Amino acid sequence: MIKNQMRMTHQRDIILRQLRKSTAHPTADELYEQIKKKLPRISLATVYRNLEILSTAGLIKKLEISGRRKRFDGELRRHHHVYCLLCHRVDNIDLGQEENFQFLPAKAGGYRITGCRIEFFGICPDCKKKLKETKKMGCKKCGNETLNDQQQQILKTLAQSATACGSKDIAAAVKLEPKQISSQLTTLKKKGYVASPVRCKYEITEAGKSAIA
Amino acid sequence: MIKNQMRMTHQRDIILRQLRKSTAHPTADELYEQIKKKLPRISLATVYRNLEILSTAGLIKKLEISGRRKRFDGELRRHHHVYCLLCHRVDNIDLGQEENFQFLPAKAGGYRITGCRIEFFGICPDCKKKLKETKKMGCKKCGNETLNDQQQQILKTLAQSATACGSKDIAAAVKLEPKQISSQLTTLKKKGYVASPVRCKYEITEAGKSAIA
DNA sequence: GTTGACATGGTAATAATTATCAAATACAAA
DNA sequence: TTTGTATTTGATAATTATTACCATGTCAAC
Repeated sequence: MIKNQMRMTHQRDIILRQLRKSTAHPTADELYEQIKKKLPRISLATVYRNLEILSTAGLIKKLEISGRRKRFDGELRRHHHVYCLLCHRVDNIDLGQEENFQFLPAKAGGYRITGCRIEFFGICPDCKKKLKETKKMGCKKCGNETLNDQQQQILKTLAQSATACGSKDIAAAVKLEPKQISSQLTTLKKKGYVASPVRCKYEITEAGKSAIA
Repeated sequence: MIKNQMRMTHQRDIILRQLRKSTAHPTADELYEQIKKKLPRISLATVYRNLEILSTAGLIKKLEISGRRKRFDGELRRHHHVYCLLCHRVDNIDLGQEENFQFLPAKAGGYRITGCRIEFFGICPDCKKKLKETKKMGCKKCGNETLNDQQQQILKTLAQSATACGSKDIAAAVKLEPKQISSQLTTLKKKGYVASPVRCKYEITEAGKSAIA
């Protein structure tokens, strides 16, 4: 809508193009990782700043989707989203015949309503597949002792490290959300497979080594 | 649903009761402020921890509402929300005849859908009123130079302070969101009414003093 | 009474985002 | 084309919201 007083710098242009290219609704950080390939010297702050400016200017949309991270969308036409409860990806969704249905509340409690968001959540195809595989693998008797993919990856990473690792170090090697890593580390610690010699630092135990042997 | 292995401690009980008492969908921090009046020694960590445990146990609901802060709800029956874009409050909303309408997408893109959330947004009654008052006050000619309520409050606070203040100091005196305070400080700085001698510290200028005189 | 699992308070750590500032850049006017 | 200046950038510090950690406390079962 309003493009006043906004210079179209090279960085800003690349960010806009990259966002329009896919329907993946990336976070600022994800977009930064993609754009670094083309502009290795770009700063994360520049990505954040421009996403804010572009959305204020109405050239992109800021999504207020489940989860604590902001996501952005290059598609301006009205549409809605599905959110995967397991891997946190966000996809577009087709509402079919309801698409043009103007949804309005009976009583708005005095609010001036300016918009409405319909958001579905569930489990995406990839995570469905992974769940199935996990079920296949786990035997019924020792199910609780079986390590999942993520846990095995983390243990293998720790096994290769000479010193105790922070969750950031592990995140660099294992492509997972930091939060998931922490949660898995806690589980592994309870099972006795990793130890935490210092706060927020983790290392593999002998039991852990034998678990991935 | 599952209350296994959860002790109903005094703190936990108070948190649950306090949450069930209102329909204000408080954040952990807001709830902490309320509960401190009854249990002055309670820790913020305890509030966070118990909200997590209570929602896992199914005794309360964690809301994934617009905004970066988690909100909690003591009402377990299915209902939807309105979110004020200006003051960020969240209220319940009545969907009327659509209440029992099971909303399902035509194509779920392979997702297994487990739920759907309908969220309205707009401007709450209080903010509508404030907007009206602001419009009344501002004269058309000098509109840009008029300071709004928030800005005046902030300037008065700074005028009373002997040293440069951080936004936290101001937040303690002026009951506003820290984000709004920073934003207003930036505006005030641009207008020359406040100066920033050190990063993140602000003090009133001579121009600022005359503006509130 | 002792034991052990769960809880608490206080605080450090973390993740995501925003603010700050010197240096670089875009762009309009000369 | 040059120049002046407001905007923008990259680097980094700060901030906010939340979670992790740990020593200490509580309570129920043996």
